[in-house]
Amino acid sequence: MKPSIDDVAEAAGVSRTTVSRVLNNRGYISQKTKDNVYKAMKEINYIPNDLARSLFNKRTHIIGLIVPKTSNPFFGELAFHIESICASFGFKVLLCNSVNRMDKEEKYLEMLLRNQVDGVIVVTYNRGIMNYHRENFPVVAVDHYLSEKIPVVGSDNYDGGKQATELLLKKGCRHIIHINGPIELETPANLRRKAYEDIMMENGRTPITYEVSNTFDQQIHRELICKLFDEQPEVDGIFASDDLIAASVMAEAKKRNKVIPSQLKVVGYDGTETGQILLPELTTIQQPIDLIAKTAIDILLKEIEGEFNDLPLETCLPVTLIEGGST
Amino acid sequence: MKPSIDDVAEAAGVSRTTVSRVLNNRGYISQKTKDNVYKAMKEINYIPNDLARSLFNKRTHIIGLIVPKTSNPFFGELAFHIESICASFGFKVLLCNSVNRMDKEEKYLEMLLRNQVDGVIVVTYNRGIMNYHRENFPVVAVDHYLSEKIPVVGSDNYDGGKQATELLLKKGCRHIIHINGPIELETPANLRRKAYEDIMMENGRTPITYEVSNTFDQQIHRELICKLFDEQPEVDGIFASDDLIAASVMAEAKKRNKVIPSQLKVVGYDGTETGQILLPELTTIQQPIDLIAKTAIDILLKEIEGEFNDLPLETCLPVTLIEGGST
DNA sequence: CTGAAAGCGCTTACAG
DNA sequence: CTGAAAGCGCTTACAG
Repeated sequence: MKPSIDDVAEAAGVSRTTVSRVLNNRGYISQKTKDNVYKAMKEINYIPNDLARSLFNKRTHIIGLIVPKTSNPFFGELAFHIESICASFGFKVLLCNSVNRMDKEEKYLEMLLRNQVDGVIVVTYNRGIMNYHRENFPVVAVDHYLSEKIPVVGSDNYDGGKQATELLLKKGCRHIIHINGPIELETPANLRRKAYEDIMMENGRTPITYEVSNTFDQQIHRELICKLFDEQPEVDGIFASDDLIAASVMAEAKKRNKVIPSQLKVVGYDGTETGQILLPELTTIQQPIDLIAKTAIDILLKEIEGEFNDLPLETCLPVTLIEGGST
Repeated sequence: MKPSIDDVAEAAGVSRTTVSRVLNNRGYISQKTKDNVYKAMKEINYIPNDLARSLFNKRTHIIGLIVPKTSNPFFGELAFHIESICASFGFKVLLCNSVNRMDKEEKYLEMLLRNQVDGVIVVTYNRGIMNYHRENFPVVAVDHYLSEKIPVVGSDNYDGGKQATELLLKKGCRHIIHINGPIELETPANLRRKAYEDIMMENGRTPITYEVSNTFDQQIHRELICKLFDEQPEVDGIFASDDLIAASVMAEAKKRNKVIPSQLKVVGYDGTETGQILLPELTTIQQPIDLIAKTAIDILLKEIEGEFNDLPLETCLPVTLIEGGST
């Protein structure tokens, strides 16, 4: 059996209350007792049971993180930063990959509540998750509106879409097409599309957006891209709403012998570390993933401290245009 | 306050024992009582506290996962599969990013033990982690030897290295250089290097390996690659031990106006989904990440069930050569 | 078929 | 400065 606090108490010849005190460094204890207790803990190889502590304290110092999937470089990087920052605050992370499926999101959320997490950071596309939302349960959403009361942290999608579109225009593109996710999802990413449409109109062009599903099915993405090329023979600029799609666009363009950037210019979105290494030639709008993580955690920690007023309901972090050879 | 089992009992007019029974579906209970209890749970919006259950059961159904960082596509994908498969077995995952730092690995491991995880899957480069290892505590290592008793799951690194080297030879490369991690780390990945060296020798060539640190510092990788090109002007084939390094090699080659594949052929390693999408032209050795995850979990679950004998101490899963335009 | 009691491993008033 | 007692929210023998 694992040694318990009583075993330590016995070994040190004190009461379990005293052991608990030195463990938590609370109250007055003589140095001698302290030393004895520490020695006993070492000797019997004692490791405190955080389950029991949490049960009493009603604080687990665990947060739940729901992302679509960490294999996607954006979410993988976000998960990395969120976990790292949490660790620096003494918080732990229960990881959940929802694959954008609402049924999974709901199950995960219930699981997290059963495990008494102190809060949840959620990157999800489905509002259904709100069924479980309780008044004053700490939740922060990344890049997606969940409800009126849940703070959202994201980057300046409108500015990103604007910069991307303006760059393509500036570079002389005449037929610029946009690829984005389903518009029904109420995500700030819709602002990328909005910006694209606004800028196009301002410049007397007709905006055309192709919608890809959010199923992570590469085959479907490829088919959509083929359709785009087939239907839009004059296309000379594409602004894709993420780098993976942009990469697929570039691959398909190569197949069709369209030379990048002379015949076709491509701009992606996200600018992850991995994207920068694997596809440095792609021009992209970089999101400040570390800042998004930091901000989301700051807000979540405030909620956990019970501060539900004065929360910034929407935080918009700056994006950076990174020009590569694809434009 | 959150409703407890006693609140349910009161609402349903039964004892807390009975509520517990319907919750766990154990023992005989009349259908009528069951219905009453379920109704009461719905009414007061009851969510069982898994902390309390775990405290009693001495089982949390949580496993710890220590990876270097999920922002790396290989580990991000591994984390995704591990978490997904765990979820299908009713297990949850506490995520830890060690950034390959031994001090963090140790802290994380202690944290996991305090949280009473049922087991740990660890992808780490440091044997120090074994300081905390207790007899019969469930641990599985991925791709790295931790101790004689800890099962390791990985892919066939020797075969991967062999296939990569043989391909470059077959394609006519005369000066093939290998890039790998520090040899001190006792990882099965050393076998990639061993295979490269063996095949080179068999073919009367002199193997030359450049070692990169495992610090995730891109700048250091770039510098090493520059050094390689400077020192090895005749190089016409490079086998890199992961796809990110291979990508950096290709980028540097481009800068130096070395045409791929005619003047330089490059083979990477890992073959992640993300790599396939962002850099499909890279020839690579693909690891079966989903299978690695599945196998590691199978073994871990056996350990959790107390089966520590007859464990496969080393599992070697098959790799696949994926030929792209870089060779 | 159902309930009262003890206990999982902790912490914190309350006394002394 | 230290300890006995109660309790966090559950589950499981043990009785009936």
